[in-house]
Amino acid sequence: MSKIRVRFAPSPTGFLHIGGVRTALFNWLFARHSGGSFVLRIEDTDRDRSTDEAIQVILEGMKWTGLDWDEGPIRQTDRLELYREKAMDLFHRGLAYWCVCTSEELETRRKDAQSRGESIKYDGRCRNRGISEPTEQAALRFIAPQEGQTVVHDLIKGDITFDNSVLDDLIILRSNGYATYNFSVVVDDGLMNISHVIRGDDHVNNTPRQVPLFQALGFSVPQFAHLPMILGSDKARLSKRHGATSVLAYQEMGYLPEALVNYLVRLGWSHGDQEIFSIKEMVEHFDFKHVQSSAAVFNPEKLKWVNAQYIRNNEPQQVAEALMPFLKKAGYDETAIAKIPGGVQALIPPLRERSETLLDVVDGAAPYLVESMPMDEAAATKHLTEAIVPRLKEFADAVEAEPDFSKETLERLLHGLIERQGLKMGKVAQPLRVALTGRTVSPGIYEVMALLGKERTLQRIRAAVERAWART
RNA sequence: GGUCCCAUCGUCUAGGCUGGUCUAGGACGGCACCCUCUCAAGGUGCAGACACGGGUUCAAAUCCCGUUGGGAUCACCA
Repeated sequence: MSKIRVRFAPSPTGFLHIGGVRTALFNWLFARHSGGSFVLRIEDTDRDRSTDEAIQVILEGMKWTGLDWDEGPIRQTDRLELYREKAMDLFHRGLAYWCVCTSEELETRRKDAQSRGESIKYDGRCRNRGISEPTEQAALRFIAPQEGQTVVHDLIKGDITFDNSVLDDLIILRSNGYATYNFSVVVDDGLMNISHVIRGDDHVNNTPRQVPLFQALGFSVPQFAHLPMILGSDKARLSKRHGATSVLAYQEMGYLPEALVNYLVRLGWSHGDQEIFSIKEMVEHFDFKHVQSSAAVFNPEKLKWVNAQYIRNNEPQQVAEALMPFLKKAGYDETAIAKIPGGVQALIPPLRERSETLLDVVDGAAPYLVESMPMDEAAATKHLTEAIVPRLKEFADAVEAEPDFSKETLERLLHGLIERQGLKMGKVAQPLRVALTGRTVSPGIYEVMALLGKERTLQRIRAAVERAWART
């Protein structure tokens, strides 16, 4: 049994798509599971649409998601000469021929055939012309078998049988001398000894066209595994219309790479009822037997839930590290962060229970990172009433007089106040919350005070008291 | 239109290969209740699916055929 080698072969014509990441992930998982190699190949033979920038974005996306490759990135544009040689080799062996039909002619013939309700495949008119040295623009076509059947053994879908009569004599070298996709893929997969071609099932119909090419070129035919598509909520192929589809967009929205990967692995693959997988577990359990053969709808709500699981369960330090760039981006510098007793890490435990993304954490952290926070006017009017404000002042005085600022002490002081005044906890905690954070929603009131520190806690209560009195 | 693929709760899925243990399990989302200083988190519970029709069989979500529905693909794009 030869070594397992797989590849991910994106074309750099845009950003790295969610669907692409899932394909890359399954390749990566299979390679890691079986101790094989994962090759990254950039299919940039479409020189009009491929950009270096897009290549960088792909590499960045791969790095962010943690899908590391063993070989590459290999660019097809570095191998153009190779494809040409292989194509000419086929020609010299009589397995390919020059075709001088222009694309315009082909186009009109296709239309005619279609309007007559006939097959729109190439009619093969240049097949027997025996052009050995084309004097005009010519493309090289591969002589596809027309008899019998081609059976593709797919690890996910089982055997798929195609009648060879549907096969086209496909162009392997364009008239501009460059190889086409279907040809360069086969040459590369063959030369790179790819043992398993794992790709989206939009390639199923390409497979019977490629198999004879592998054979003609003298390569052994790899095994195939065609992954089901990822759909949008309307069951149409996932696209921009369905919201973000670029991986890096998810990074920006505050998703953790391990969460995205976890969500994606469950889109089309399962291991019993398990939902949350560490990378190690995924690698250990991954197999094609449990890959779904039907398409899956991308569900942003569940992705959020998975992300929340990781935010809540990762080490606080780890979450804090991931959070830092977001805080910087939101405009908080070291001095702002230094205001919090305990630093960034202290923010994580109280805030993460109420956050699904890192952006939520940043938002929740706002009141503790600034000198004076914006006040929700409606909340102030409702909660900072004349009746309660003296109680807040009383509480502040008590806190100030106490040298200790621990939760236990604060709890004792607040409960003392409540009992003396015959109040309910909610009657005091909510105004306190508004005074301290400017909002009606926050972590527990003692956690808020801990994040603020004694100094700012007193300051804010006093400011709120002043404000309320000034208003009357 | 040709060819190919697919079909379990709204969504992701378990089960299907090796029919009975499935009056179909889990998760997201929804709803209700509990907990509670707000919001969450957490806990408990509820609603919710084998596309349809034929077979095969003592027995079918599971096997076979057909229908319907969805998707992919038919380029000198990848």
